[in-house]
Amino acid sequence: MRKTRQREVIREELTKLDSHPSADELYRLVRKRLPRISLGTVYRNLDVMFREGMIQRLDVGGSQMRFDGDRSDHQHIRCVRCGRIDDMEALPELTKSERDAVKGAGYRLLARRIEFLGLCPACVKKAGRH
Amino acid sequence: MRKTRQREVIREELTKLDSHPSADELYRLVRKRLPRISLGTVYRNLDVMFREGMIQRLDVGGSQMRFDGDRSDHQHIRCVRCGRIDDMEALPELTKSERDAVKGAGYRLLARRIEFLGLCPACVKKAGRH
DNA sequence: TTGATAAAAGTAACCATTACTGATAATGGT
DNA sequence: ACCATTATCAGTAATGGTTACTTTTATCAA
Ligand SMILES: [Mn+2]
Ligand SMILES: [Mn+2]
Ligand SMILES: [Zn+2]
Ligand SMILES: [Zn+2]
Repeated sequence: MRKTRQREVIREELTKLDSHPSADELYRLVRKRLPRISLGTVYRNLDVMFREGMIQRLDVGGSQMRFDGDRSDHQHIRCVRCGRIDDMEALPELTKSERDAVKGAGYRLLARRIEFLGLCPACVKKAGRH
Repeated sequence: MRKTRQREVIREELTKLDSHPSADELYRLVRKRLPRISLGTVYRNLDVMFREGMIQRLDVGGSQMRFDGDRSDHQHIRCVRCGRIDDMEALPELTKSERDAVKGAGYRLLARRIEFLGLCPACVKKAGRH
């Protein structure tokens, strides 16, 4: 994997963020520094960095992928009103009933995806005063 | 909401299945009984039935929506190898650490999506003998 | 320095889904 | 039963995120 300016800037901008941008959001940011970069380059590099384990690709609800420069194992909570995604540190344990259900289905469990859904602080405030 | 033959057959075929078909999979099945039905009709009716709470629409990983005639609240386990989706009865409880993390993020929790990932029995067998 | 080639920009294609456009048919009132 | 209303239909075009292709550029080991 060669070292290119484009990939460098894409990664810098992603890890700088604590939000979880989509490819086009990141594209808009990166273009401020590299105005001639193409959207395809952003997609290609996000893909290759994901495959190399350098970043996370989040397949949350909706049509767009989200990307996360934080490689640690953590969960996310998504605001159903504005789409914002925040980190959550809870590390849920596999309960006995879950293990039994997996075994009952005859599956070999590999992972468990948990996504919390709710209203972010800003949207709670807006919803509060009807 | 009018009663149409198309909607009737779509619902019948969906509830008949214990799998979790995508729109086009269902389209192929329905076409055996209604050869002139269009894919758009399948999409439209799945959407309207979902909005009316008659069926479930599953936004699992991947690009396609899945549909579920079983309206009960239950979880799913997806085979990462062949894409098969099965039901799971486990009803996971919200742990204290999860509640704390939600509160820490300032969110009002509305729901929690859990998806189990693994290898289905058939794929376990195949993977077992390399 | 240079040759091989990974990766770039630009553009077209892909694919699930949604929207649009007349035609058809379900339904409620006469 | 007939009709008027209009939800729904079949067929087709458009949408939007993503991927693939083609030609050019630039990285880097030799
Ligand atoms: Mn994160
Ligand atoms: Mn199910
Ligand atoms: Zn919000
Ligand atoms: Zn499988």
